[in-house]
Amino acid sequence: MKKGMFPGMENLMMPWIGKTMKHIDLFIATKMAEHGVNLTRQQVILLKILFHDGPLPQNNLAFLTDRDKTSLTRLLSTMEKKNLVARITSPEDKRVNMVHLTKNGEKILNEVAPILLEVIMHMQKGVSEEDQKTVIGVMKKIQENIDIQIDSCSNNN
Amino acid sequence: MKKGMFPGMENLMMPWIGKTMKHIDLFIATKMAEHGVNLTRQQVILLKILFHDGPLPQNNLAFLTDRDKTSLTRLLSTMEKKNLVARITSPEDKRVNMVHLTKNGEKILNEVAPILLEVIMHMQKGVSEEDQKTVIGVMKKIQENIDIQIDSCSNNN
DNA sequence: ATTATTTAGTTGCACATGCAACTATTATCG
DNA sequence: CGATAATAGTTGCATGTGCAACTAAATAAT
Repeated sequence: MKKGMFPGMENLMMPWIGKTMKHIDLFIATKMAEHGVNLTRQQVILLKILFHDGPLPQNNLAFLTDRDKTSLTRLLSTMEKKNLVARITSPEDKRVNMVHLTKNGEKILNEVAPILLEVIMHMQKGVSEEDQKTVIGVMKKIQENIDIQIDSCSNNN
Repeated sequence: MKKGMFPGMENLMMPWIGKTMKHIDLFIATKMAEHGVNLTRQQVILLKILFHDGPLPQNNLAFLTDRDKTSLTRLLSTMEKKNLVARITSPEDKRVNMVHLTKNGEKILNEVAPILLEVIMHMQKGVSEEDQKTVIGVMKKIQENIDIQIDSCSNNN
C-alpha cells in the first residue's frame, strides 16, 4: 500500500502542499526541542517580526502575519505564558495592546534564529534557486486566485 | 505596511507554503458552505479514499493519509457524528475498527466531488502544467530531506 | 453633548494535529 | 499454557486556526 495515494489526486498540488506543511511544522518543533527550546514555527516567526518591527498593536501583528485576530489573541496568550512577549495597553488608545518582545523573548530568539536557518537550509537542500522561485510564484498565484473570491467577504483581521 | 513581510524571509518558500495552505483550507470550507455542505478538506479527502479503497482499518487510513493515529481517531469521531462514516469492529481481530463509508457519506461525497474539483481548478488557474510538476517535485524533495531525519524516530501511525 | 457607529481585543464553540500514556486484544516466547 | 511483547484505538494535554458574538473604548453623527 502506497503512502499518500489520494485517488485521482496524485498529480494535484494541493495534497502535496498540505502534507509538506505538516511535515515542516513537525520538523521545526522537533529540531527546536532537540536544542532544548519549546517553540513552534508560528511562535518563531512572531518573535522575528517583533524583533525587527518593534512593539506593535495586535491588530497590525494579525495583519502582518495574515492571521485572524482571535487566532493571534491565543497565540500571544501562549507566548505570554512562556514570557516571550508582553502586552502593554497603549496610553493613547486604551483599546490597543502593544505587543513587546521581552528580554527573555529576545534571548531565545537569538538562540533560535540560527537553528531556524539551519532547518530551512536543510529542508530546501537540493532544490534549485529557480525552482524555489517557481514555488513561491505559484503560491502567490494560488493566493491571488483565491483572494479574488474571498476579499469581498471581509477578512476581519 | 505590507502583508506577509517576514523579515529576511521574503524569498523563502516556507512562509508562502504555510500561508497558502491556510488560505486553501479556508477557501474549501467556504465553498462547501456555499453549497450547503459542512466539510473540511481533510474530511473530503477521507471520504474519497473510503469510496475508492473500500472499508479500511483506522490504522491503514492513518498511514494512507500520513496522519497520526490519534489525529485520525478524532477526525473520524467528528465524521461519525455527522453520519459520514461508521466504525465497525472487525470480527477477526477485535482490536481493529473497520471504517465504512455510510450511505449518507456516499451521497454527500457525490454532491461534493464536483465542487472540490471546481475549487481545485479555480485555485490553480493560470499555473502551467510544468510549474505544477515543479511544485510537486519540490514538495516531495522537501519531505525527503525532512524524513531522513525523522524516520529514525518512528512515525507511529 | 448624547447617541450611534466603528474599532481592538477576548471568549465560546468547532475543527485539526501530535505526543505520552493508557486499555484491550492478539501474538509470541519460554 | 502462562507470561511477555506487540498492536489497534482512545484519552489527556498542548498547540494552532477561524467564525460569531461579546466588551470596552474611541470616533462620528445628529
